Amino acid sequence: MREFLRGAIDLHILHHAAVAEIHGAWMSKELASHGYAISPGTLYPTLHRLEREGLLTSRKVVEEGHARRVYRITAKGRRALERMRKALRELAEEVLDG
Amino acid sequence: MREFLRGAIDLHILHHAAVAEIHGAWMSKELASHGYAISPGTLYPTLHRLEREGLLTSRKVVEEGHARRVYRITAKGRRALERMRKALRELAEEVLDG
DNA sequence: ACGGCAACATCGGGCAGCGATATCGGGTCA
DNA sequence: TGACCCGATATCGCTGCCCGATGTTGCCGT
Repeated sequence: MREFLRGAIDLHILHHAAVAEIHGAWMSKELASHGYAISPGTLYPTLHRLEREGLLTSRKVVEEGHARRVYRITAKGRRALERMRKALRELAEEVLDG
Repeated sequence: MREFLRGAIDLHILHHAAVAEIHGAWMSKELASHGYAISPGTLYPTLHRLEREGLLTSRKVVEEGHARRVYRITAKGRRALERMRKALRELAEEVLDG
């Protein structure tokens, strides 16, 4: 169960980064509100990995009185996101309803 | 991407085990036909883990001239499956369409 | 009984998730 | 400006999983 949710974290992150810029603490709250209890020790290395893989880019900014690293999705990231969405649709079709 | 599919393997296995008894080699082919390239070194330990966690039970049988270990889902497994399906539905609703 | 084959099991290396902890950096107040 | 606070980010050590490759089991036909 835990395993299933974990795999969805990349998808979740890319999905939100495709809508607007995100930063770690916000993403943490967003995931928590959907029942994904993810620790900082998982979230930040995950963001680093996605950037290393070229799916996200980041820059440091100051917002609301705090130094934040904000992430934006890349073209490659959008392509990966579409592949994940396709896989999710197929999984849902097979495992749900039908 | 690879990560996303990985997390779905437990779900896939439980789904099929809820429909009928399954065995390792069949499950391997079933997953492969859906684009999930899973190695024996992953599949068998996964089956063992699911049994250890009480989601599956197994017994050895002889079918079609081969000694096989066939798996059946447990009541606990069905409950876990329903939780995963619920999580999948919620994930699909958030990440797809909307 | 023995060789062949399908299915199952295991091993070691490497990497990722995790909680706990440390560090960074801007704001504030004096 | 310097001392301090606190949110945000980064890191560390441990554990457990994934994986390809290899080993083992057990049924079969001859």
